[in-house]
Amino acid sequence: MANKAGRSRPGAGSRNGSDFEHPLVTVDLIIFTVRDRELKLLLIKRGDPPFEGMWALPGGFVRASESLEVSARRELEEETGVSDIFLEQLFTFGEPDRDPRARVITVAYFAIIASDRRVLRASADAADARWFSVAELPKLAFDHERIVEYAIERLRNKLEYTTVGFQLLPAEFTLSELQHIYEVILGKQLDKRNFRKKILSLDVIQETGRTKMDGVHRPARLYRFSEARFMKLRDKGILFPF
Amino acid sequence: MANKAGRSRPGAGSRNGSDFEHPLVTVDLIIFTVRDRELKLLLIKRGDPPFEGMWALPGGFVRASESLEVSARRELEEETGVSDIFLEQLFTFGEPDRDPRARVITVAYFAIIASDRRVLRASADAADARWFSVAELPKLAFDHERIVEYAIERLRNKLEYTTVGFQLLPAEFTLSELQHIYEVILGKQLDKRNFRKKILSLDVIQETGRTKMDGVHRPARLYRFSEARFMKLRDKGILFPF
DNA sequence: ACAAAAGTGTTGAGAGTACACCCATGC
DNA sequence: GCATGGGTGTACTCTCAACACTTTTGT
Repeated sequence: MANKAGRSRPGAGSRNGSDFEHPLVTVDLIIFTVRDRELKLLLIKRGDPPFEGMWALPGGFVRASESLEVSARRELEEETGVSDIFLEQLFTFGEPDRDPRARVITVAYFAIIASDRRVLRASADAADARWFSVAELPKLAFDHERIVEYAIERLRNKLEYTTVGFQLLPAEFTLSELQHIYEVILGKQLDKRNFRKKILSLDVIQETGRTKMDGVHRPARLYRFSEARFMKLRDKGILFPF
Repeated sequence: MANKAGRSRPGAGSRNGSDFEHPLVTVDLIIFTVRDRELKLLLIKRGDPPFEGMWALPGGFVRASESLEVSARRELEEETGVSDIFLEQLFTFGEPDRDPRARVITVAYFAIIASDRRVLRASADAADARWFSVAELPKLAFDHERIVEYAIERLRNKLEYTTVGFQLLPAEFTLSELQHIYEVILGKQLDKRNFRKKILSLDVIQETGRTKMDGVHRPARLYRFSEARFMKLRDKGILFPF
């Protein structure tokens, strides 16, 4: 009841009885990954009217004992089986009519799953959960299209001033792989020399000494994220993806 | 009930009955202004236990018919009498124990009031609503200190890549006044020549032709915000304060 | 030898930063 | 005439953008 009594002066508005009944509160998840050189997100097929058969964002109710983030992590784990990944609150959507059945306020979170992670555990059978390329999304239930749009915008912005891009890759990766992540999300080509120069100047990755034999061409050096160096940057206020 | 049915597979968790009862949902407001060369925000004194006599952020319940932003604007209007100002969603706080009396999830909004606006309408008598300098805040109720901390951080960030700073000033202002806003919020001194060069190069303000006779020294030129020019920048993706 | 991706430097333009003096006014 | 804040320019550094060829491997 934050701020209730301090503000409950009679006459300040019509606040009698049922006008501020308790709404339902959910968390919805925008779970991004990159596969087949495309930015994808996870959708589930709804089984209930009025959106039966439509695709929607995964999510669920916030339980009485859970913080919002804990609730989001639990849903994430239930959907994908992964839990130790990047997750950030995106925005809270609360138009009164966004769900035709009841007043539902939803706190949207966006998550990022590395491309080598195997997800979609047994509990989510293939029929009702699928990765969709953001370039070819189906019609979505509720106001989920708007939520997705906003999530993609945020992801693009964060890419430029944080290291979220690294979250989409395996622990060891090549610079070309990293560049492809950036190109896929930003939707444009980047200059290879400039990209490498910039990333290396950030001093957040280090060579592993190993290479990736990818087939028929020159093997690429493998790098890994350097936490120690990253912390330095964070203190300087440059990057803060966690 | 967004995402409920799609996710309500039995066995996905213990979701029986009262574990996800409806929480209460409020909006809380961080209302910034600059007065006496200091960044200030509006607090109200609570009249009810368990925080009786403590200062807290203004706010109140979201009504059944209101969107979150409408709700925030209504509270803002009730507190200050102003309505046509910058307002933006900040973050949603939902720790289960943030209010000792009940589960309350609060959507925080931050607002910016120009320094020449007269606020605090009659309904809020001086005894229970006051501006506090962010440098000397009292202990706050609930988790409001954390909320305020986050709001200040966001304000600082936005100052650097948007034109929020202009929102704190009257419609006509001098470059020195604008610079003081930046210095107060960023907490550091800026070089006068560089500041003017940068602001003028953004091409978002224009001279009014008038000057401000401030007393005992050279009169300063008055500028005003140039919406047309601003829109150009917005299209280029540089500034987006609205 | 050739196909395919990896890897590598330089140059020019623009932005940011540091820095010191004259100007217009009221008293 | 002096105190007070208003107003102005230049030089250096650093970052960003444009741009093309050689290297290493598998076949």
